Amino acid sequence: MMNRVILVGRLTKDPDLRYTPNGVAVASFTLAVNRPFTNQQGEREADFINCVVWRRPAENVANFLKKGNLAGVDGRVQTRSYEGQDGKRVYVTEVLAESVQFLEPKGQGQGTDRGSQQQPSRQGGQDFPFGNQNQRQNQNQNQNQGYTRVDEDPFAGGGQIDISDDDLPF
Amino acid sequence: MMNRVILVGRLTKDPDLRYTPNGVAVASFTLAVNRPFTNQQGEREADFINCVVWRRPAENVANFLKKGNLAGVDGRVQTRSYEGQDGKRVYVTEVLAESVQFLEPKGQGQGTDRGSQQQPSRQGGQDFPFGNQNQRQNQNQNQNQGYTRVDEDPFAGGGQIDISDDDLPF
Amino acid sequence: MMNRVILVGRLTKDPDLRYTPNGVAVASFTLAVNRPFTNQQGEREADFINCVVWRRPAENVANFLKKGNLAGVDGRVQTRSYEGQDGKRVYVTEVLAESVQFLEPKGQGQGTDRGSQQQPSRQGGQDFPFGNQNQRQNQNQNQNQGYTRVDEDPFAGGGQIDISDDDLPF
Amino acid sequence: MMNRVILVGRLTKDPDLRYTPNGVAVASFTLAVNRPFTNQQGEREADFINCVVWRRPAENVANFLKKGNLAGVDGRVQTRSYEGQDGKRVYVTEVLAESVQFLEPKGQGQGTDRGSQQQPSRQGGQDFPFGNQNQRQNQNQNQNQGYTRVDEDPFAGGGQIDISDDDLPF
DNA sequence: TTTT
DNA sequence: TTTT
Repeated sequence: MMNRVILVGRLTKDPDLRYTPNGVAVASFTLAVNRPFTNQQGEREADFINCVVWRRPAENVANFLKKGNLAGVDGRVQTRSYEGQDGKRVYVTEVLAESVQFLEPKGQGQGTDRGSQQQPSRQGGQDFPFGNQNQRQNQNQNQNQGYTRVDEDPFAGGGQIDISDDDLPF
Repeated sequence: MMNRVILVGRLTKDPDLRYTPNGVAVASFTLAVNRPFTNQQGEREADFINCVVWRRPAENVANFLKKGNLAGVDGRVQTRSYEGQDGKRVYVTEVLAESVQFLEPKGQGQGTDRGSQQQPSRQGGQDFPFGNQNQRQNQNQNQNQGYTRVDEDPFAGGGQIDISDDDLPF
Repeated sequence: MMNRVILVGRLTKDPDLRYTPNGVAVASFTLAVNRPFTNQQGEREADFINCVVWRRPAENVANFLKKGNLAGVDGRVQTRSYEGQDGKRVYVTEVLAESVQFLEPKGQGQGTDRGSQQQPSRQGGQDFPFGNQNQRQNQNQNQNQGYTRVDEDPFAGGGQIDISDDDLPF
Repeated sequence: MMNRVILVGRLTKDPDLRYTPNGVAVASFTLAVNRPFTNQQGEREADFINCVVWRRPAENVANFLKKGNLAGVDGRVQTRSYEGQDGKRVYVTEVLAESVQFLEPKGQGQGTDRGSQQQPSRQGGQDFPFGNQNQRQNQNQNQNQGYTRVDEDPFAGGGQIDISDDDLPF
């Protein structure tokens, strides 16, 4: 059983950061990835791929990626389902990002080249691009007082209870 | 812009083979890929990932893969949308398989280890596991008299015009 | 910066398990991966790709994979260099396996389908295929009394100090 | 059998473009890919991964990528061997790039975002970023009068007959 | 609507 | 509901 996805594309919007009831950060965003060929009308199309990222990388994504930025994702394809507004089951296929790379050049915007890894190095390796990460985490704790609960589909918009702590991938 | 997916999992059903109005083969199947971790209830879950494959590999898949067989897919994540039965747009994320590997051991069932590539080798390399491929192609032409037109979502079942020749990825 | 490799192939030999001076397990093995096309003589060739895996998955690999077994690797390409026997620098490119999948069917040999992950699930998820893992780890501790030090190229055979604890990737 | 590599990194030098005796273009270059973790001294290391690309994308690489440029590679791990200068066999592991993405922003340098694909689209899709590709190919034919023969290791420098037409992957 |  |  193997499941690996790698994407490089541009954010269609600013990422959406939320918190589960337990205060765990989840960011969702859509990557527009241009196809390597043209269609029968000679136009270059794109795939619009929904991505989800959890915990600290979620906050990095929210802080450093903006609409139009080039980003890379290394992750897994994930499927889940939830009760739609009309009572029927909605099936979702999306990419669970395990790491997100910021590919926007340093100068332009607040992008960074260092990216963001789900799992920091054993030696306490620092993947947050700059500043004091503990301090940031405290800030986030505080933010959590007023977090947005993740109780609807981060992509579908209007909906129902969707991502909860049970969707935590690890 | 990069877009690459690799999956190894088991078919949840026999593959579904159809032909476009122009006689191009499309097979669709779902791969159950077990997750590498257990959920909060200690259960091992799976992702059920819809895959599509075109042309000759589609026919190989239909001929050699059965429900429960282990298969590998190398392809791209693809999104498309179609008009749902209730008139609203349905968004689909699936894997476009560029090659499919048959990972079931030779003896058991009609599996093969050689797999199936979208693009044959320049030297006329033979990727169809055995027999005469031209003969097979003729057979398929004949089959086309009674093909199933691809005018509904190969996964959703009931629906509307969905995959057509316009969805041909190359 | 992204670096991802996925391989499915067969072990050319039984894996080689060693321990660093600090008692960390490293297994190395070579995967023969058949090419998807034939060469100009119409023969199907293979790539012989050296892989390294650390810690518990290394022990799983050593215990469950044998020459000829089909296995999948998800990892990174890694380069390193060491002083050759003739005093000149030898450059090595190999695959650092982050997870190894056992794709041999259950019955035949001692293979398992569950595979082996570098990073167990947060909930204490169990990736060792059967038996008591703590017990196993104790056994390994004991084995360490007589471990093979990793002080030569695990692939080249004859050589010099090569992998040490400094090569530990995380 | 599956074999897939995806890399994003920076060229350590300008690419090296050569032609086989039959006039087929081959470019080789090395990608420095920073590791996502720091070593035991707290330093961030990189892997230096040799890549080879054939035919038209080889020429695109040579024309549009320069030392320090960010590029993405989608390809396969390939091993080969050749007779070393001292008569012994040298084993090489490298990445055969099937497509190369130019990730340097448009303005800065002559980079392009469109990248370079080994296999153009069925509809005669245009992957060369601008200008007339047929004209370019004619130019290359002319260039071939004075091509550099590929008869030594494109990475090792000093050596022996190495890449020939026989190494053409498809 | 899910596989072993 | 899409990016450059």
